[in-house]
Amino acid sequence: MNHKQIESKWQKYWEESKVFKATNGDKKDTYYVLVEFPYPSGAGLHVGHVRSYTAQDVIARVKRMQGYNVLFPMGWDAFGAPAEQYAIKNHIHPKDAVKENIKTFKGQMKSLGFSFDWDREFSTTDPDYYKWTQWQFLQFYKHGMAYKDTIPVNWCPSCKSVLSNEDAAGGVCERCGSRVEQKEKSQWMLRMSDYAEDLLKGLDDTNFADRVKLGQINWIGKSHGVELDVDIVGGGKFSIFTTCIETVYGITFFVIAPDGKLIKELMPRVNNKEEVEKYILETSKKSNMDRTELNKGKTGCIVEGIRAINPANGKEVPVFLGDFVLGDYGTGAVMAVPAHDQRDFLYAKEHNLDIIQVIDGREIESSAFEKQDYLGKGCKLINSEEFTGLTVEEAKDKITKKLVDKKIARVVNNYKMRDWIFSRQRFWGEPIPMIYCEKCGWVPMNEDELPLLLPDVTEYEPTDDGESPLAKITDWVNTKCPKCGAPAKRETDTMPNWAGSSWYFLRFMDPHNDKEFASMDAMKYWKRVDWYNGGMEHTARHLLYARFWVQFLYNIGLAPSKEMIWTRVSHGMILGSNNEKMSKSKGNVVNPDDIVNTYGADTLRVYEMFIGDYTQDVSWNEDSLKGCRKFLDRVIKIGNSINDKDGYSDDVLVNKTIKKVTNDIFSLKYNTAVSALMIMLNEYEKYNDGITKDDYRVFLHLLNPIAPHITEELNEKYALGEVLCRSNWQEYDDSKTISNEKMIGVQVNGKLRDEILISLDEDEEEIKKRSLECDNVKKHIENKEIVKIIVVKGKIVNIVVK
RNA sequence: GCCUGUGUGGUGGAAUUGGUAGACACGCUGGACUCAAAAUCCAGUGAGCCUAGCUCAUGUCGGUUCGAGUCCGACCACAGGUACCA
Repeated sequence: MNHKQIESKWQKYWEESKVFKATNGDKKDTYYVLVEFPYPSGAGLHVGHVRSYTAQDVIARVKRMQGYNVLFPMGWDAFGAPAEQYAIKNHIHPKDAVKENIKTFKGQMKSLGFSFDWDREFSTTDPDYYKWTQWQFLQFYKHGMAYKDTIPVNWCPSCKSVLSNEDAAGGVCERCGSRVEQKEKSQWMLRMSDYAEDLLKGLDDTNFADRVKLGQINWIGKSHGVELDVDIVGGGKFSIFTTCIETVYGITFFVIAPDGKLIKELMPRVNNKEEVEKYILETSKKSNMDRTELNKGKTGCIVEGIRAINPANGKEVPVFLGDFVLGDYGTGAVMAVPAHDQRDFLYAKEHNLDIIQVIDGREIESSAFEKQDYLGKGCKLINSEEFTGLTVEEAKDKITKKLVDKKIARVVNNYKMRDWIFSRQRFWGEPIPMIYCEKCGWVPMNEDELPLLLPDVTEYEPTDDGESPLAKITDWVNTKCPKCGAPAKRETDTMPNWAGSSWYFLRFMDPHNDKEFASMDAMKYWKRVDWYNGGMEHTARHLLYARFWVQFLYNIGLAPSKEMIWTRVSHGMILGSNNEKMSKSKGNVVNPDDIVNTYGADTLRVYEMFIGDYTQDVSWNEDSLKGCRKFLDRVIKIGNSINDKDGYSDDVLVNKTIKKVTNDIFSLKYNTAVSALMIMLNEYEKYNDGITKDDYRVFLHLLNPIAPHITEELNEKYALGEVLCRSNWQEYDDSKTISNEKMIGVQVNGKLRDEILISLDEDEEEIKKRSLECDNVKKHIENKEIVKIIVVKGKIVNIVVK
C-alpha cells in the first residue's frame, strides 16, 4: 500500500467533510483538548511537537467517538525575539517571515493528520487578536492592576541594549560577551503579587499533575512569618521580615539592601557616605548572577552613624549594607542571627561580628545551627530572657504574641512571586496602548481606537539608549492626548511574549468575535480547558500567567470561572539519538517531513506513542521506528485472512484490549496502549482459520486514534462498517475481560517452584491440595513442617515451611 | 544548597499498585525461502552453574513482610528547575 496516497486521500476527506469542526451550542457534552500553540520558527515542526500533538489528537479523536463535542484548536504564538532577530538579519518584516513559517507549520501538521478544527485558527500577531490583548491590558490599567515603576533591568553597556534574563544568562551578554549591568528603567508592571494567595488556593480547583502543582507552589513561594518594627537610635524605624522569630534574642546586627529605598532615606544621617555610596554603585553594576554567584554572603559595608535596637531586649547593634539582601523582597532589610543562619554566620565571620547562640542543641564553632536542624527536635532556647528553657515551638508562639501585643510586630505572609514586568524594549510585540501627556500623565487610549497597529518600518534595531525601535518612528510616537488633546507621545515599549499566550485558550472558544475577546455565552458553553498539554518548561511561568489573567478577568466579571484549565499534563522531550537535546550544531535533528515521506505519518505517530513513558525524556531510535512500520504492514496483511464467520474469535481478548487501550489513553500510557494492540495482533496471527470481520473492525477501531489514515483505508477496503472517525467508540463488557482459567505460581517460602492451572471459582482447599501435589513443590517441602499456606485469589500460592 | 524526577537485560521500556520481574518492541544468534542479498517467516535470547533443576539478579547498604522493582531508613549517581527569599 502506498502510504502517501492513503494519507492524502483521508486528509482530504477530513477537511472536506468537516468532521472535526466544533460548533458552539451543540447539545452534546463539551470537551476541550488543548495543546500549547507553537512558536512558528524558521526550523519547522520538531519531532517533539509531533509527540504532544499526536497524544492530544488521540484524546480528541477518542472523545469525539465517545460522543462529545470536542474543541481541539490550533494557532500560532508568533510574537517574540527570534522573529525579530531574523528580521534584523535579513531585512524582512517579521510579519512576512511569520507568514511563511506558519504556512510551513500548517502544512506539516496537516500531513500528520491531526484533527484540529482549522476554522478557529489565529495568530497572536493578527491585529484582530492583539486588539483584544491590548484591550485587556487597558482593563488591567483601569482596575489599578497595571502601573509604571522604575526597576533595574539587564543592560549590556557595549550593545547599549536591554536584555531579557535569558539573553543575559550567566551575567554575560549573549551577543557580544560583555558583562551585563543593572540599569534603572521605567517599566509597565502588572500587580500579580496581589493574586499570590488566590493563585495558591485556586490550585485546589484544578486537576493538575502533582509535579505541576508543586512547580506552581514553589514559584509562588509563600512563607509565613513575622514582620517586626526596629527602632533606629536617635529616631526613625524600619521593618524586617523573619520566619524565625524564635531567634530574635540572637540578633547581633541588621543588614539592609543597597538597592532599597531605606538606605536612600537614611543617607543624610550616614557618617561614611562615601564608602556607602561606593558600595551602592558597585552593587548596581553587578547583575543578579554576580550577586548570587560571587563572594557569596561576604561583601558588605557598615553604615556608620546608624545603629538599631533589638526590639526584644533593647540592645543596640550595628547596621550594615549587604547585597545578599534584596530591595524587592520582604521589607528590604533583615535581622541577622549568625548563630542560627549560615549566611549570617559567614557574614559575621567576615566582618568580625558577635555571634550569640540562643537555641541549644549543638556547638556553633564552624557553622550555624539552622532551623532545618533544630525544628521539631525538642530543642530549647537559651540566652533569651523569660523565654529561656522553652522549646523552639513554644517560644515561636509566645515571642510572637508578646511582640504583637506590644504592637511592634505583625504576623504576615511573604511571597517570592513578584509583580509581572510587562514591558519589553522590542519591536515585535503588541504595542502597549498608553499615551503620555505632559499635563495629564499616562492616559489610556480610547478603546474604540484599538487595535493600535504596529507601524510598517524597515529598521528593527533597538535605539542606542535601549528604547524600543518604535521610539525612532516619530510619526507613530507623536499623537494627541485622548484627555486634553495636547500633543503627547505613545508608549514605545511592547508587551512580553507571555501576554498573547495568557488568554489564547479563551479566544479559541469564540475566535471570530469582533465585539468581545470572547462572549460569556461561548465561554460558559465550553466551560474550561479539560485537558491541556505542554512542555515541562512552561508549567511554572506560562501556566501561572495564564491563571492570573483568567482570575483577573473573572474578578471583573469577564470570565465564567476563576480557574479555566482543569487537567494539565506535560510531555518529556525527544532527544537526539546521541541522547542530547536536538540542535542544528550537534547535527542530531530529525525532520518529521523525512519520516512522513519514507515511512508514513501513521508510522511516525505509532512510533512516537510507543517510544516510552510519555512524561519522560526519550532519545530517537530509527530502528524502533522501522519496527512500527513493520507492525502496520502486518496490520494490512492480516486483512487477507478475513473469514466469513460472525462475532469475535476470542471474547476475552477483545474485551480486555478495549478496556486496556481506553484506560491507558486517558492515563498517559500511550506506549502500553500500543503494546496491547501488538499483543492482539500477535494473537490474531496465531489463528489457523483467519480472523472475523468483527475481529478486524474492533482492532482497526482501537488503532484508529493513533494511526488514523491506514485504519480508515482498511475499514473501507474490507467494507467493515461506517467510517471510523464517525463511529461510536468501542465499549467493553467488564465481566468478559478475564478468562475463567489462569496459570498461577506456587511458591515455597517465597520462591517460585511450580505452576498450576486453576479456574477462578475453584475452592481454596482444592488449590492448596493441588499445590502440595506438584512434583517440584514436594521436593522442597520434604522433611519440613508446613507452617501455613497462603492463597491469594487468582494470583499466587505460597507454602511456608520450617 | 534546595525542589522535582529518574536509576530494571545489549537497547527503548513493561509489571494489574505488595503477589510468577523483564510484557511489547528493537538488536543479536541460528534456521527456512533465495544463485545471492534485502524483505518476510520460524526458533532462541538476563547472568551463572554441578542444567528434569539450582543459585544470583530491578543504583548501593540495611529493615518490615509468608512474599519487596513496588513500603520504611540511610546513602550514591544522573537529569531538569531554582537560587543569598530573610
